[in-house]
Amino acid sequence: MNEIIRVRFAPSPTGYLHIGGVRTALFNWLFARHHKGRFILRIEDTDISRSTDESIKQIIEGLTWLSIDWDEGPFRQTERRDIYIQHIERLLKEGKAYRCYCTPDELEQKRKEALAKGEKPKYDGHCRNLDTLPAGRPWAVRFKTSMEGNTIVEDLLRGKVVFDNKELDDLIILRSDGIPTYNFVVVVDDATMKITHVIRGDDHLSNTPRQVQLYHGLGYQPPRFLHLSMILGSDKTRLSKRHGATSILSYRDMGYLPEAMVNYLVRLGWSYGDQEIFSKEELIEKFSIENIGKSSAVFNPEKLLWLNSHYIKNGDSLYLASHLIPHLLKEGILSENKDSGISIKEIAKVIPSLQERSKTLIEMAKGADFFFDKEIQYDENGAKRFLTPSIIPIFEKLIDMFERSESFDTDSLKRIFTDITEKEGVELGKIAQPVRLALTGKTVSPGIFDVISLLGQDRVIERLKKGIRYIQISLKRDLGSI
RNA sequence: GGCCCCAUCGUCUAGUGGUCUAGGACACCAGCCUCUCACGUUGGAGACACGGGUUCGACUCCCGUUGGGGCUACCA
Repeated sequence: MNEIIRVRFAPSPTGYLHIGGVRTALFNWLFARHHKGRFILRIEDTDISRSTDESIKQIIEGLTWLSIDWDEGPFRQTERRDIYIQHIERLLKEGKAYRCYCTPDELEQKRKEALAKGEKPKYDGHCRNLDTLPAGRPWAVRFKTSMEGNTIVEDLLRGKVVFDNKELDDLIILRSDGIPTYNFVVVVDDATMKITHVIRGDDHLSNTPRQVQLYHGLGYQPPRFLHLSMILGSDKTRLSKRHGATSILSYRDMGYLPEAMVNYLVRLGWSYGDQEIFSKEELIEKFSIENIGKSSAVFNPEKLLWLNSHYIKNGDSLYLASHLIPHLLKEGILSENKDSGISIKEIAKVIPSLQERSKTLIEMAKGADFFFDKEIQYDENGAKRFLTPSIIPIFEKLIDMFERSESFDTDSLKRIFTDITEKEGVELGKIAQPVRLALTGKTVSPGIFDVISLLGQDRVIERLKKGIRYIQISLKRDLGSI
């Protein structure tokens, strides 16, 4: 094969960009990159009433977030109207299409009747051979479909799929408002954009015979088709809002890393032996149509979460910090104006302590709050349990040792703690939990030596002293209330 | 309803007629590790939808049933 492979992703901007669409985009993109072909982005906005600019913005933002880049486009079908009209006029002139004067109401009426009689609702060809054209009535254009014989769709995944042309009818290619319809524009676009492989969702398979007939009517060679099975929700129905977040950007906002999303999505319908983790470079190298599965897949958020935690665990600190910042801001842990002095390097420094205990960036942001907060709030139950008078001597001893300690690395901190536990004859846990509470306000945090070391001498001593004051104050209050 | 597609653990999947007492991953359960939470680690439970063929032999091939999905618009 030395032809240049050209594929496209052609979403309609009628809602958010969802998981299924992204998977289709990803497969097209990988196919193009693997074969050093071209990946084209085309916005299918012929449904003017439902298409929105906001949706187009989201599509672009979503693909960009995932680093799925395109070589041509984004093209918008509404900007290509002249091309479609030329094609329609040609079909009209060649007698391969005709004007249809039936109104939507009449059609709806006929459909209902057919359904009531238990028949297949098909256009009856009323206007196909009109002798006199009614004047002054609005008209649409229909394609003269061949209703004899079969149309065979050669699908790269499923092999030959045979459709009986009796099932087809004359489809509308130009609406009465002058806007061409999807099944027509998709053919004209794919043909004129020289698309070699149409990789799209399974939901388009049934429309493919109509499109194949259009290719032939227009005198174009059809591309090769590959219909991907759909992604379903946990109840095996079509993925929708009912299944929680389906917009790709909402996963970004929930603290997912783009590489986790890509890795998760690619394994929905594609596999490479037993391998689960793939870098983008590896995917481009290894992706092939042979390893695409035929059955539909159920979207499983747990596995996505696992992959996310994997990429968080293994990510570079600075890289993670750059993705973490928006969440620190959103969670109110950092504020744009107040904390502008904090550098990304400072943020990156605390990340290793959080990597293996964060499944999402939001978790990581929340777990990092005590590094940045000036005043920490004590967890109520934790304080009750661990900030008790008996710990005061230990805190005092620690403060003393910290003040005298020259180095503050985890090794010397460990020595200080071992020293105390041995002298006092207590387990580390008895000391670590109260210290953790005093330093982080929480009962759960990174390793205590990491916390101390990261916080630094001054803040540690200050927070321990604050802990002691807190114990003394609540002691007085308790005595007072007796 | 008609037409089309699909069918291996709960989920994603490996498997292309014998190597399958069916492999991996997520989730789940138990043990170990341990300063909390995690990570890690060891082990466990868990599937070829059903019925007919074809074949010396079917998870693998064919047919049917069942189940799921899609299409059936002047939506895409």
